[in-house]
Amino acid sequence: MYNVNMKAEHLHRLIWMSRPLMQAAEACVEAGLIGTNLSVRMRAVLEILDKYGDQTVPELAARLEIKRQYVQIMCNETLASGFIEQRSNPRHKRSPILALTDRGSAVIEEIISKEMKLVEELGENLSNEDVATALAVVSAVTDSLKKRAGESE
Amino acid sequence: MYNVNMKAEHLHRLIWMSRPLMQAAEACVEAGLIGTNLSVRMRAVLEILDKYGDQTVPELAARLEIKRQYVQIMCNETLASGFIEQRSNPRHKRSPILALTDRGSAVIEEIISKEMKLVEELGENLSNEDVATALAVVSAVTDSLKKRAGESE
DNA sequence: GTCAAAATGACATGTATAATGTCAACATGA
DNA sequence: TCATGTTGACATTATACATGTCATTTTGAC
Repeated sequence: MYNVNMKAEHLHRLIWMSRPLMQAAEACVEAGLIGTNLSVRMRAVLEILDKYGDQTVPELAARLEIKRQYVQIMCNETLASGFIEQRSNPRHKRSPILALTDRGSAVIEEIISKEMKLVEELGENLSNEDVATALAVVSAVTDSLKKRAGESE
Repeated sequence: MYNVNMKAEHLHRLIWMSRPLMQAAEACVEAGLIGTNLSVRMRAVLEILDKYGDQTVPELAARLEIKRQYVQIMCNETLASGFIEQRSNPRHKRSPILALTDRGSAVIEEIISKEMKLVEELGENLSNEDVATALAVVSAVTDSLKKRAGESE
């Protein structure tokens, strides 16, 4: 039927827009980081710490959905740059809690607010409902795809 | 203002859904390739050839927006597996035209049709208009982001 | 037709992001 | 205390590209 194929085609295009969208978004983030001495992955560490509070490397890894061994590297880098620091962990002596330093806190909050302003500007030509609809559709599609991919492993 | 922030927040979430969406989509493609002796990048070569017809490596590279040197590798792999073959190019003796073999043609068309069926299933719970809206929003956001990132380079 | 410039394939090397594997130190709980 | 789990550190591998260079061949301007 005409409408069915049209819908599938739109959906197909929507799914494969995800890559250009991601690349464009990442390029913007990267551009916003120039002059801060931050890398994209250091920014990711700071963002989680700012959003969810102080935590250990394994906790960060779980939230980022990246293997802890790699997150460890990201965090060591960030530690070396002085944006975060280690605090002793009462719950585990070998796993210090990572916390933002004043400098790290200031840097990440400035970056996030700059990014948020950019997002607001992006939304200027879009209606509230359309954005909400888009988010709902993309979320639903992502969930379905995740379920599919999960089944066959 | 309430609505403004809400919209920005939704938009922010929408933008950063792109990564999970992409990963889920790629995982599905990969899962669908099991048993075909095809890799994801070989599939990409076959798809372009099937969609846009026989062409040379540099033409493929332009369409994939990947550097020709890497596309060359992808194509050589695909050639070695017998899914495509070289035909002499009347326009350029050193640049053979790549064409699907019967086997390659059969394989890619089966895969594409399987994938399309999956997309149609994904769309079952979504309305025509919502999908169209989502595509329009995502396209608009991607374009804006691309423009931003482009400016600062 | 000649000759410089562009296109092409082949190859080598570099980079970013991440997964995987392993080990030893330490912590925890039965 | 002893088995088991957690953590950090380190090494290796994989993927997906980009970049650079070279020789050949083709093309286009004259």
